[in-house]
Amino acid sequence: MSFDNERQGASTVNRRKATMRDVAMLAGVSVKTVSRVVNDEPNVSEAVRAQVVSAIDRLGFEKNLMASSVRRSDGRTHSIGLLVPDISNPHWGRLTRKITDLLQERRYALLTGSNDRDSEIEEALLRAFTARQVDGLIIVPSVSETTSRQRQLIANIPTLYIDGLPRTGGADAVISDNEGGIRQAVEHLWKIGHVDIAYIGDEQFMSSARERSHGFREAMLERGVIPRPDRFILNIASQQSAREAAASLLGSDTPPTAVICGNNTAMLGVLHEVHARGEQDSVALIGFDDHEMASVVRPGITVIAQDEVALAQTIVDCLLRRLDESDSSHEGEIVRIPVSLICRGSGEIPPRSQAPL
Amino acid sequence: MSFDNERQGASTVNRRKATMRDVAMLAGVSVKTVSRVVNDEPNVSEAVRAQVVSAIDRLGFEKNLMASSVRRSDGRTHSIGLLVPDISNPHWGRLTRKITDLLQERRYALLTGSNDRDSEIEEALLRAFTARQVDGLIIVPSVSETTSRQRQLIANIPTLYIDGLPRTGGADAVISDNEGGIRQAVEHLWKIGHVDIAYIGDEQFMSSARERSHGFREAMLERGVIPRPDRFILNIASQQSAREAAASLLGSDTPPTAVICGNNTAMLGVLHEVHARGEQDSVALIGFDDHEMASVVRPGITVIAQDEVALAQTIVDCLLRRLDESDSSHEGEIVRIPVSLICRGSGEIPPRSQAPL
DNA sequence: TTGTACGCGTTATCAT
DNA sequence: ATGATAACGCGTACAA
Repeated sequence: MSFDNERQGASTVNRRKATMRDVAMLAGVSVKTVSRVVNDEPNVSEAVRAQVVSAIDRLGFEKNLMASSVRRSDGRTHSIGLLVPDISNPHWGRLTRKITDLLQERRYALLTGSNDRDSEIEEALLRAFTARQVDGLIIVPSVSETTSRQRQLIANIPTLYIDGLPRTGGADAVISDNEGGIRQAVEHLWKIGHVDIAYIGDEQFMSSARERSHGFREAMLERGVIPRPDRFILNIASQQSAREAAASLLGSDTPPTAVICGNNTAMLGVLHEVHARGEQDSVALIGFDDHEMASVVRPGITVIAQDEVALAQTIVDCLLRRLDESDSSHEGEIVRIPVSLICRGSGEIPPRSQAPL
Repeated sequence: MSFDNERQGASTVNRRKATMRDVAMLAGVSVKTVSRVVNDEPNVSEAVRAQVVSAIDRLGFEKNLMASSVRRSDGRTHSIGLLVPDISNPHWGRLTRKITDLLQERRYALLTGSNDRDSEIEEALLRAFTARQVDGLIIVPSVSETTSRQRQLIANIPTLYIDGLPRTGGADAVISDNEGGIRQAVEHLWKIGHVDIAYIGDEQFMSSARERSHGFREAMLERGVIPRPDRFILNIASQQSAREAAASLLGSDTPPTAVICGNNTAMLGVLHEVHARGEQDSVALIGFDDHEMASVVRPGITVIAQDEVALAQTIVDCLLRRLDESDSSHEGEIVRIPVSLICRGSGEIPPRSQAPL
């Protein structure tokens, strides 16, 4: 016959996590006292505190934040949900990195997801976040909140919108100066003689894309140019379609002398086509969002760069400030972060001398 | 005078989240029955189920996964922690994206963090994950588990190592065929006549970096070449230092005819220097890890590409399989994922014809 | 098939 | 300053 209970628990295996009760027993105090020490509450004598701290160390105790959340009156988990279009896009990757780091300093953990501009994926992710009781949300509103369902999901959660305007009133938003950036780009090209400038922009359901295309249109109109439809290409969502748009532009009898791209994906598509045609030194190009390789290619790529450090800092500040507020009678605040033009060559190519008719 | 209590609660604001109790009351059943419906347990009549589902819908009820975790015998939260060196590095960004998507399909949420190869940050992140009761961990072991403290932290959590060998026995790992990849690169260059090949590799405390540099050394030795120290540059951790190493290589009297880079950061640094010197068509270059712009620059960059789709799929499969196992008497399993050489031009540049002395 | 009683690890309340 | 007790929202065990 064999022993019904094999020797277990003798080694370090199978040792369940220590709880406040374990700590309390070892330290010879009540659970509440342990709780006080763990949460840095007052009214604990130094002697007892030391005793408890020692027990915590010996047992390797760690507070179960989930149990804490269940009991707390505010239900806080010290977790934040971050929802971006695509974390593998360099811009969102860098921003995510900076936001995580800043939140980590304040002991917040980050739940992340990419919605891929798909409403169903987005709803599933929001559901995953809310079911885990996140304290706050950072959302890029692409297709979000089109349904009342989604609005209801996050109704009671402090939400900060980034890169786009909230559809709901009363919410905060941190957004780059999209219109100003494109205006800078147009002005930059205009100064060196470009008149026939094309714009390739993203899907217009995103407010950031609308602001950028609007900036282009306005800047051109102010200079007396009414952008022709074939110079104002919108709703380009992939690198491939951007490349096709560029091919059509550059392959025409009267190609534009400069192209402005509304995001980094479009820029890559256009760049690909420009280099394939060997026209990298004859057509001016300005992209939106910086890129690791922007200074490696020849010529270097001139871009309108978002200030990712300022964005991340502002995003975290705004969200945490909102979390600290008890009242929700707060007016939605929209913070604009300036962008900057980084000149590397591709945007400084002069227009081809136009032979008079 | 104004009303002390403004109208509130009349609209959707201020309505706390519905609990199972609320659902139970509305449906006229017990809490346990609601629990059964929510968790798809058997033994609920269709009529009652429909009644409960309707109540859930009306109240917008969502299960509190944290409370669930506290009560469950296995403590599961359906959350996974992912720890990579730097999520803003394109390789890790893409891998994170794919892992998130696959886990999301199985209703798992992902907590993410970048350790930046810093042991303290890593410990803080592990602490953040374990305090939130993650069911499993996916870790890139750079400096991890150097302390017994860290080992203890994750002692009872199913952990899958990626990109590097676990220091602990019994753990699973999913790793690219690093050595084979570099061997392929050497063979590729050798075939077109390169003999003087340099290697620029990452910090050697990472097993993946060691495997790559080992692959280079062995492949060269097998071909009768003992790599000179100035052709075998290791512990390059930044783009800048990679560029400096390249400058030193290419600026010498007898520059190598080909360079292999051990990761994409080093590749960017080398590429920068090569293009700045205008030698992009005279020195062969092969990178490790693919890059968005690898096909945009001229010549296109030949790379040893990791199979990120297979990696992500295998990682998720392995981890979930391990989570499903009740016993922990499992031998550590190491899965190798093949890599592939993608030829785009830079790796197909022949050696400069060497003038005989 | 359905419900009751209890407990998870923690915090809130009120006592001492 | 410290502790006893209840409660959070839910799952488990078992009774009905």
